[in-house]
Amino acid sequence: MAEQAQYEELARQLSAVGAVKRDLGRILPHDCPAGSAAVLTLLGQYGDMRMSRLAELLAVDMSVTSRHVAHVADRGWIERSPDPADKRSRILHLTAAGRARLDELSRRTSQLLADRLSDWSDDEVGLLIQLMTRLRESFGDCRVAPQRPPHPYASAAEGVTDAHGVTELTTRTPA
Amino acid sequence: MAEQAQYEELARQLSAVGAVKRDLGRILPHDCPAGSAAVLTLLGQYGDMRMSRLAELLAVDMSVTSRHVAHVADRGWIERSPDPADKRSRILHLTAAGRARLDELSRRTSQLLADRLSDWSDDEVGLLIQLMTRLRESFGDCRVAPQRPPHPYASAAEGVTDAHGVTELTTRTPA
DNA sequence: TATTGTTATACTCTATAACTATA
DNA sequence: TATAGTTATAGAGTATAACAATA
Repeated sequence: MAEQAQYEELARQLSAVGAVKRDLGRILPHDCPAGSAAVLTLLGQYGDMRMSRLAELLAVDMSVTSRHVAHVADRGWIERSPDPADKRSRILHLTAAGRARLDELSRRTSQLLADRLSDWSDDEVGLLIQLMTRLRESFGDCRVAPQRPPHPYASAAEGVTDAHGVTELTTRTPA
Repeated sequence: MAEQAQYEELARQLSAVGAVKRDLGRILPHDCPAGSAAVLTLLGQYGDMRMSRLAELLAVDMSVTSRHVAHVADRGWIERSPDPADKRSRILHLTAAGRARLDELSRRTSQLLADRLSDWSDDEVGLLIQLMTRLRESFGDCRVAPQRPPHPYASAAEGVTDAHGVTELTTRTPA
């Protein structure tokens, strides 16, 4: 349990980290804004998934996800296939072009971070990653929730856990 | 020097921390969005300053700063006095109402963080703050640059260091 | 001429609400 | 009825460019 002053300081740091994010955003290709990059990154990391799952991973409303997905689909970076198990759903997966785009993004981002963080040790970077992961976990972010063995497009959901191994969370943003 | 995979993971964490920031944003009063809160917080932390200095601290373009400042000034939370040393400049300072607003913001934010981070130790929170501070420093954020003893509204600037003890940086966003 | 600050404009991201198609 | 996804609309944040006032 930390002190009040520490919480205020942490809030300031969270506000200020936006400047770092904007720096990273400035090196993105003009046709691939941050929202598109996030979609490609998550599909590359977790593999094919439905819209609702992606919305959970992005931690934004489904309507926002739909827009981002439409953008990358329009550019041929992903495909939206019908889900045979549920005709309302669509399965998203990276195309070869999308994979190439993602590789390019990763290259640019890593290069910038390698430049800016040249005096950081491997352990220091790892520690920051670990603490940020735990921070998101403490805020209930599903991206860091325990993952069950992947069963993509599994047959039936049981109880409160859906077919993709993720405890059901709303994809509509809380008021 | 860290590995490529670590940089990619750090980039993902930076992208994902937006969800935490949005959670914090949801508890702000309706008439005090995040931009206004940042202005109040920085004025509370650093004291009176000019627009250009605030733009540096916010790490956003001066035009953005101008809008945020106008918002909080319209609500009487800050005052903009003419700078006797430079008639182009304006000195910003918190009013009593602004101080009260800031106290309210701090209270709400700390309360949410205390709730979410109830199982974090003081040292863990401190470590995260420390690493995030260094991250911003590595990206050249002036907020974490060494501060010289405060000489508000000092007479003359010398060399490339301005009257407020901060090495001159552009307040126009880099292309 | 250069700098401080303001304003107009445009773009991205996000949320709410209404809608459809399906379950 | 409830859920998956789309679209329209609105609001916040930011950047660029043009501008006025002053240095």
